Amino acid sequence: MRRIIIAEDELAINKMLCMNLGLMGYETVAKYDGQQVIDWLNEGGNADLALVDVMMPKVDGFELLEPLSSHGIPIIFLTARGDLEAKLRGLTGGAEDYIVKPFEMMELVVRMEKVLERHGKVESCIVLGDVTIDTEKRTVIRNGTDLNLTPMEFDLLLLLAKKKNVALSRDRLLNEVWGIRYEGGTRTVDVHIAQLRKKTGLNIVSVPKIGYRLEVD
Amino acid sequence: MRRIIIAEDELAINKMLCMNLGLMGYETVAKYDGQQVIDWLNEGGNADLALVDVMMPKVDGFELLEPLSSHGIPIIFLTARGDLEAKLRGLTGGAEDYIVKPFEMMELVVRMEKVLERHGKVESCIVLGDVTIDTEKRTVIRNGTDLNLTPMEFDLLLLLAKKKNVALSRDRLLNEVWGIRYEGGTRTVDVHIAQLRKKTGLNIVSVPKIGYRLEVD
DNA sequence: ATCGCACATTACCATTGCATGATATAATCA
DNA sequence: TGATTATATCATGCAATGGTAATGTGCGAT
Repeated sequence: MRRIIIAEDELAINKMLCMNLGLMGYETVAKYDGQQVIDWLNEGGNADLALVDVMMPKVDGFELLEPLSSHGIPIIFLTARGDLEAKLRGLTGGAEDYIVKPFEMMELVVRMEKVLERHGKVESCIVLGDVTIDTEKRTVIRNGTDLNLTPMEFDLLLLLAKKKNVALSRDRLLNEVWGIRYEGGTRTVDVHIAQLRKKTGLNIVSVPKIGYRLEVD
Repeated sequence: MRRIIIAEDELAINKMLCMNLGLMGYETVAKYDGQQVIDWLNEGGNADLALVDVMMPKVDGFELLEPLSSHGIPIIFLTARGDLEAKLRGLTGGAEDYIVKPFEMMELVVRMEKVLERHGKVESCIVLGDVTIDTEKRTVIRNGTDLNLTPMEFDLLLLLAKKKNVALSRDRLLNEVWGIRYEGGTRTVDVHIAQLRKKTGLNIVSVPKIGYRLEVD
């Protein structure tokens, strides 16, 4: 889950942002002036992205450019309509983007996703105890060594991991991993599950008459 | 000097853009509808950035997303005020940015510079261990000597390098480097990968059933 | 025309992945 | 408990896959 810090002094807008982003699966941290952001950074606060109002009491948005950037947190500025100077100063100063108030929520989200993507903050690893699945590299690591899963094994594990602690029927597994309607017996799944158990040591529990479930935590 | 292609059917705006950008040291190519852009691409036209009006006769701006992207040309859309749908569709479809008409020239330039910077059209070296890729000179150096990669080898390595440590499928490679559809029977990619391995000594790992991954660090 | 180069395609081989069959073990229920 | 079914494990052969060398093709320069 991505954490977003919101620096905005207008209570209504701040609340609105928190609520909407919360609903969309982001974790939000609300701050109401620049000083609060600085303090929060000094206390070890961290985030994947900052939404920063330019006009704020005490410490304004521009003064957050440097501290946020040095913590590796990309910034999207919220500016008033027509404030060209603010846009220019923000963009040349290192902000990733800006958006003009009032803005559409959907547009903000699209821009946020773009920025997060650029900064490689999109989650590409699934961690299951001492086993880590890297979905980008398509590798599975345990104790620092590559488990060398075969393509089927990898896809199968990935599906189980995405739906961890949920029982998945053999048919479902066959459909999603093997793709099309698969005529062969469902025993094929069993064999691959056995391989996964041996290679990963994960607790893949069999659910009688149904299929399998990857048990974690 | 960076070349900008301008796709805009309103003659006045097109001229204004060409003139202003020309004064600021960009080389400009003016086109007045989407079809002209397609033709120009097919004739081998190239640019560092495209400014594209969404609303154009014959072929509209959205239809230029794919052809321009596959040529590695980033896009900034010019949209009418308040056309949210256009903004969203453009951004999610791969455009780098958009700007709302009427816009300030200075703001446009700042955004253009950001996009150019992101795309490494300014700074131009990618370092992978003892191998250095110079994207401007289109050369690859190891131990001070030029490896003399062929154009295709260079493009392939560049893509792998931009997405290092990410598994790239064969069809993706074919699409982005060759610009063609994967027909399933071709092993062209494999041959070029073999050449790259031999010439560069880089750790290009094969990801079974998927494609390849350039492993670095 | 000839040569050289970039690139595509093909063929061959070693290797690996995987479906299947046989058999063993565990679970379930009369 | 024994009968029956479901699951686990092992073993095997075929097919798919990727590496690589050889061959074919188009093109521009000499």
